[in-house]
Amino acid sequence: MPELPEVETIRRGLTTRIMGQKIEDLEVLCSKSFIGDRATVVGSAIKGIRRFGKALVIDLSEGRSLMIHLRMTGQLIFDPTNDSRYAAGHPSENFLASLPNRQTRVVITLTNVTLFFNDQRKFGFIKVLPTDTVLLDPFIRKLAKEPWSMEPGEFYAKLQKHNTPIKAAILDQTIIAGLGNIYADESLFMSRIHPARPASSLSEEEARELLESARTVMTRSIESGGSTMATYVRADGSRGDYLEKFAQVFRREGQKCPRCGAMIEKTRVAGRGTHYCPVCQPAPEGWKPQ
DNA sequence: CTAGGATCCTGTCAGC
DNA sequence: TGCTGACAGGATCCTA
Repeated sequence: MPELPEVETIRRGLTTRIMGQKIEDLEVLCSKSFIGDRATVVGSAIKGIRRFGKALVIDLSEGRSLMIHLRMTGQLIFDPTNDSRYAAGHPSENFLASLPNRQTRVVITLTNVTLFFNDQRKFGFIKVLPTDTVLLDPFIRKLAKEPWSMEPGEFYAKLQKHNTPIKAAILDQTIIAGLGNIYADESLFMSRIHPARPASSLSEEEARELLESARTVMTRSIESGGSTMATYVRADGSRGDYLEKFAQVFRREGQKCPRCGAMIEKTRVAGRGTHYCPVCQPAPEGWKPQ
């Protein structure tokens, strides 16, 4: 579920808290959630934390790395008994009340803190990789540039090649990296583009605006510490607040469009729940809501 | 090669 | 209350 801003928020939180610490133990509670041999990383020290789109890579001593992808419902949470900020401010939802809990898949005991990998749906994973092969991992190898490093002309050229709905195109991590369902809807709303428009139908100007919108919504989100969902918490357990502060259409169906006052609608595009303003984002010819 | 749908899995919620 | 189906902030696999 976390998209680029959430993963970046976690990366920053982890960097200040676990750099240099040693993995004293690593317990796998769900075999599906951990790929590789745990014994090859126990005893290693944490040397760096990188992010590739929505994937996190923790580089260790002894030439190994842990690649983490949270997918829909993954979380990385600090042990509240060892982290003062967590104990002080975390919300009292059940899923945070006690750790480990039913959804805890991997427990990593570090020198000064315990890190829990929780994941309700088990789509996420932690994978051991030799550090020198991280860039060869299929997901990372195919990943496109992130919005800040992609040129508008390059983005436009890519969109020209696809007839899929623009929403499907920007969710495709090999076209542009980092957007998920929230930021896709928000970016399309900001640039007034209907999510069902064929990607190839966007003008060069529209592609430029969409790229700019993606940068804007995700930058804002990172600055506010990621977004809030029932299953998402920051690295220290506190909550992000993007949705309350900034989301204009996501999960706001039936409410007024903040730009024109029309009723925001929810439909299905590319198999995903999709929120948009039917007035600000005119539908393509012949399109009907599902 | 592209495009769309099914699929992995658990949990929640709306509707009967 | 109990059941059932839809759906969920992701990505891959399979099919046509």
